Amino acid sequence: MKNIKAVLRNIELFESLNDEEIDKLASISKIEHYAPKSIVFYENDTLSHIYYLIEGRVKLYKIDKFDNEIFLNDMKDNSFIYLVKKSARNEVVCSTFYSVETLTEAEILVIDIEKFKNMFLSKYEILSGILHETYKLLAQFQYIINRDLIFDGTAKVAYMLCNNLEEFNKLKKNEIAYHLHIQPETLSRIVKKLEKEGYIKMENRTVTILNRKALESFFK
Amino acid sequence: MKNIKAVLRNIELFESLNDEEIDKLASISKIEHYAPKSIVFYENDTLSHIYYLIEGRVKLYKIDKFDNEIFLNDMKDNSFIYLVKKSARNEVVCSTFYSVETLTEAEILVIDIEKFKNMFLSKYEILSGILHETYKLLAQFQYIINRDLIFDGTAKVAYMLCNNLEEFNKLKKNEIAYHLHIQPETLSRIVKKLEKEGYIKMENRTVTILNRKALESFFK
DNA sequence: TTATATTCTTGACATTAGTCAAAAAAAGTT
DNA sequence: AACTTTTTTTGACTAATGTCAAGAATATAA
Repeated sequence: MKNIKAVLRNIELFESLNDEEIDKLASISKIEHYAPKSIVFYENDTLSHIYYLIEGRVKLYKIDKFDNEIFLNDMKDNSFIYLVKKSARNEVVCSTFYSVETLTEAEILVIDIEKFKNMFLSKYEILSGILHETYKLLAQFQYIINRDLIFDGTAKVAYMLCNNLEEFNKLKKNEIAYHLHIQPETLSRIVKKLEKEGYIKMENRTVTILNRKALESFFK
Repeated sequence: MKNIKAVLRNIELFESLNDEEIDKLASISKIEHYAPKSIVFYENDTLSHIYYLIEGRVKLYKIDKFDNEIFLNDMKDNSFIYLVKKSARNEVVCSTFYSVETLTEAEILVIDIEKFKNMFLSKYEILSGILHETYKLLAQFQYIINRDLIFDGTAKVAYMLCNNLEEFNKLKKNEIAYHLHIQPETLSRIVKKLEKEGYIKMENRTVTILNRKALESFFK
């Protein structure tokens, strides 16, 4: 069992806190253990805790109109999975926008939101850190909007090939499809088309880019 | 011509600033005038200024894969159109995610981002206000993701009927379609279907809901 | 090495919503 | 009221991608 204060001292957001403050924070926090593939929370759940992933990996996702998962983000250790909303004025309920499921065994730190707000939200460094985390989430949402509204299937695949070829060659096809929010069948057809038209080459399960410029034109 | 200091004093985000600070802020700000339907900036533009809408109305949008506009948000006077990103560490370039176009004549306050950051970002109240604005944007993006990835056409229309019937009956059909990011033809067909199946009733261009529960089940 | 399980590909087909053009309806103007 | 313009609806068609089922390829285990 990890020492909770040691864990807290290790979190960047809390590095400005002194010993006494860490003690107070520890008193409103606890560590939870999760098995692989277990649900941490579902979208629309009302959360009364901050969630911080100490160890392990989780995925963030939503459910779309076809009941498929929309992949939002994988997170590895040392990430905030759910952080406080500094409730502007009257906003009371904090319901999440996404579901979180563990991919591996995971240790998660949970902190009581209300008490955290009262104790620490008046500190500049904490607020600044929260803003920083909020920007990360914002960037993620922007990525989703780009991926699913701006890009069509071919653009999604071309984008991944150009920007993440290594990952493309490493992951299973159905994992890639999941990340791009398309079906494996669609991915297979797009890859086939790109190969036939001479943009890429497949050699024993490994893709090489033949014409990067042309490939980029699918999404630029 | 509006007095710039009076304008600044009127902005909630700056209410914590004293006279001297307002003077400093005024020295890095200016007021710009826009005709209706003029572009304030395009998505992916690199912006070196904060934009605040003093008077008028603007729309925020992106362009989707069919070259249609994705409606993000209408804004009326006294709103930040583009606010500083507190660049975490090394992040240098601030490129926007959306385009902004005026709907009416507009007066817009612009503030030099770099100087603003240096002068005011260390103040708690300013940071807090920025966080608040960032949450608003986040909520807007969440709405887009729901609207376009979670809802199908029928769900979009049902949602608007249930939550904004007044607006539905007031706006032109092609304006509604624009807000829902569907084509007017599609809207027309969905409304016809909902009427035929007994969810709603149309009487001289005005919709009445006949079965709210059933209508809600399209998006719940 | 053979058997079994898993992953990937292919074909056939369905569904949703977009496009275009024309007709119909409504609103605005003289 | 008659004419013009704008908005809305309808029909025919298209495109993208999803679904399902079966077969092929690959990986894993005995």
